[in-house]
Amino acid sequence: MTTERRYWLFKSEPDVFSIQDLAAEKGKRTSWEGVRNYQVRNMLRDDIKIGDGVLFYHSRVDPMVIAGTAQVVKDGYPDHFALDPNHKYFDEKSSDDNPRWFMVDIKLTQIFKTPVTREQLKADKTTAGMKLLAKGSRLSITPVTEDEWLAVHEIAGVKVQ
DNA sequence: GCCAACGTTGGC
DNA sequence: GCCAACGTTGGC
Repeated sequence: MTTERRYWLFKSEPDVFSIQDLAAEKGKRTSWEGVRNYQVRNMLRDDIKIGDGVLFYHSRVDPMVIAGTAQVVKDGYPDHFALDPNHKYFDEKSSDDNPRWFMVDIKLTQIFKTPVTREQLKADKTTAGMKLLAKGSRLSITPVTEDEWLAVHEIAGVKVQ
């Protein structure tokens, strides 16, 4: 079986969880819980695999940037926060037998010394086509092509890891 | 803070 | 199964 490495962009509001927060986590890794959108759920459950590359994007902040990269360290598994009645991510329609929501674990790869701004992404021929920039795109996770992945690193002035 | 673009919900 | 009302997301 051949496994092709894929690439994704994960959005996070830095007020809620920033790449610096990820760096401060034990082992610099975290679970990515709380996704409550079916399209994104399907990606988490079916498509996002160990070893995949993650662009860590800071949304709803000025400036909006790709702050660094991470990698997937655990494939999709049920989001158990949906089962806890006292948790803000609780969903009464999810159950042990039939989990409705999924999450993956990611681990920090690198924090860009110079984060790549949304403006830079728009200005670059390759990254201008990213799903992130598409009008009306609200998905908190979007697929990224290998070319886009490489271009982001080039703009950031760092080596791919 | 505004609001366009979505996604979800629920009455019919 | 339609669709109006409502809720959420996230760039601006």
